Amino acid sequence: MQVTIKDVAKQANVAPSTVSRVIANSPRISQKTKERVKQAMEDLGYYPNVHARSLANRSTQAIGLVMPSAATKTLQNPFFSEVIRGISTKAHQNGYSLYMTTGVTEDEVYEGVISMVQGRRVDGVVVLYSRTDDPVVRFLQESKFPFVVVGKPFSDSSQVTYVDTDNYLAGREVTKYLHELGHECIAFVGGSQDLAVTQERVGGYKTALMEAGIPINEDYITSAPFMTTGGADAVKRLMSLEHPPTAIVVSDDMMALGVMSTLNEMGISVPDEMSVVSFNNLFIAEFSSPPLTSVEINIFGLGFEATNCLIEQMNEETPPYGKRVIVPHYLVVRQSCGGSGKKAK
Amino acid sequence: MQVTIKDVAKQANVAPSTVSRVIANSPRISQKTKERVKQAMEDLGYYPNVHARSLANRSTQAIGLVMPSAATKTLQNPFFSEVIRGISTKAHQNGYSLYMTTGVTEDEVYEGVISMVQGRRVDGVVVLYSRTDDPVVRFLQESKFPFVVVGKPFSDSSQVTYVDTDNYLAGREVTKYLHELGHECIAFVGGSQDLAVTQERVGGYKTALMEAGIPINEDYITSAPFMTTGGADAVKRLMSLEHPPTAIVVSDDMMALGVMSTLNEMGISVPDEMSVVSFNNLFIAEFSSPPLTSVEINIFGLGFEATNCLIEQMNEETPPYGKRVIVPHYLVVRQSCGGSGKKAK
DNA sequence: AGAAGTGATGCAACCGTTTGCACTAAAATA
DNA sequence: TATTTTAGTGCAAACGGTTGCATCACTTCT
Repeated sequence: MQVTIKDVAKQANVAPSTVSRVIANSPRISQKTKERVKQAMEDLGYYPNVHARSLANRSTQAIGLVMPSAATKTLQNPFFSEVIRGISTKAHQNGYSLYMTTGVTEDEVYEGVISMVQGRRVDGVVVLYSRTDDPVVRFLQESKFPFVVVGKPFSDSSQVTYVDTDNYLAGREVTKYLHELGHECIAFVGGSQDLAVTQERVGGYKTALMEAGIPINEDYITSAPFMTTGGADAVKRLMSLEHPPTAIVVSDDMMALGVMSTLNEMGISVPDEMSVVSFNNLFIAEFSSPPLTSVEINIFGLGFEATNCLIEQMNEETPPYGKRVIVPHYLVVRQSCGGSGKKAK
Repeated sequence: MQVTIKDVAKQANVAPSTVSRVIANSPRISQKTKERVKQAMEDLGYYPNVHARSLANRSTQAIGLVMPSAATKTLQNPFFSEVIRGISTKAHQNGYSLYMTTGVTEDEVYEGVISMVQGRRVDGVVVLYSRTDDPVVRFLQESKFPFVVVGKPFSDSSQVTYVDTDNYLAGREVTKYLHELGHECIAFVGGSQDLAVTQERVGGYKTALMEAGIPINEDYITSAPFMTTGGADAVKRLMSLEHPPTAIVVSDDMMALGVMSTLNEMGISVPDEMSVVSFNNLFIAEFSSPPLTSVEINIFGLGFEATNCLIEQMNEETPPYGKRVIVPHYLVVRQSCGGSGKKAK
């Protein structure tokens, strides 16, 4: 059977409570005893039973991760590996470990979160997506459980702690960048409309156009769930317009790959005949042909900061306040954007 | 405070033990009582405390995931999202949840696994990489803890349960495929040498060459840790040979992207001047330019099957036996392989 | 010398479940 | 009718820790 605290106590000739205090490094135990107990732990290969500890403590040293439902193939986006890497780095630094529930449907995910929270399996939760009026977020809020959202939560964002990129600004900047290269006919290809990120980026895009005095052409704005067609439909539709665009802002690198692949099929050369700029700067951006100009949003940092906020929140007994962290971004210029689009005018 | 089993018991006018038996759906409780207790649970919003349960039970309903250390950027490979999706699907189906430890260094990972296992935090472990003489695997083996490896564990593979692709066969098949297209000068670009998968694939590659009566040219066989240069070095070296190859077998789609990008920079056209075939068939394979011919290895299935084996193993009290599951693969032909390399002869 | 203070440790209750066993009342048997 | 079964519940002891409080052996002060 397992080595328990009692075995250690016996071995070191002390009471179990003393061993417990040694583990907690209580100042009330003399140095000598500490040494002796530690030696005993070593000798017996003792590891504390986490469940017993959590039970007595009312604290698990674990953070829950809520992923989007596995049904949407969103999960395949390397974005997630990278946020998780950020989360796990910070978590590990502070002695927390990670706990995941997943589910195929949204209901399953929701149930998973509930039993994770109510079952006291975790001390706090990181929500890895942000959707309009999400039941998970609502539940967490109502039960006053510590949680942080990566990305901007839609409803009541003032009450929710979240870390995000300034997607509005980023959208505006890339559009401005294209305009400065000489483009006037700039299209936007985004992901699912009910994701906050899409709406923000498209918002920035529109603002930049307005600032440049370019009228907004709704035909230029498309959105499609990725992974089904990879944006192929969007591209085909854009190119069949009377005045096809000369540049495209794509909401995600993965999607940009699909877009470029479709353009390639159609015999349209990037960057000569079409400029493409996108977001996230996944490592594939560097290795695509041509390498993608993309906005580095520091996904790792997003996860890291989120966890940081969460840990802060868990350690305060004040009710969760709506903190907001914006992680800086910058444009990484590669070779997917062409000089001037003027000729297309 | 939390709603406990005692509260439910009081509400339903029964003893806590009865409630517990209702949860476990014991046949010893009358239908009437069950109804009443269930109603009480509902009314109070009761969720069992997982830690108390695990403590009494000696079973957590959780599976541990061991990832490669975060230091190696391996994690960024979408491979992992996909295995995890497979694992979590199967796990969820059987009421298990997932638990992750990670660490930056290998030692941290090792420590994480130990405290996960010794601390009884999980019932079993899935190891998501396979390396020569890995301390984690050795530890799990020695402590007779249920575990499964995704990929072929190196040492003592007869004693270890694992699920894998037949990488040897796959390597042989793709090489044969290239040869049948007319290529004679076929190079191999692999990942880190101490990964089993690299060795197997290169083994198959060599066999196929021998079968075709083509002498093995060691200059054609290169390996480089990905992510540093993305295989750029390897390509440059190959192309500077006296007789550069006309086709390349690349050990991974990610790397193939890097290879193609470098070729593109060098002005070498794929598939016209160089054929590229790779493994894993990640979804980016479809969206690269040109779309990659790649071996579909069913990564999801790998994770799913691994979890299946693990759950089997956990439910038997027989000591873990070395079961071996091979998940079938097949070649997905796209547009990265050119007709005949004969002209290069 | 006796009182008060101090530092180190032990005792025992508690955290929320599970489960072997004892118990009761009703049904079946002799 | 007395006795054995049987079905349905409850009691209480684990599971392996934590922690408030009591205890005890010394110092230190008056």
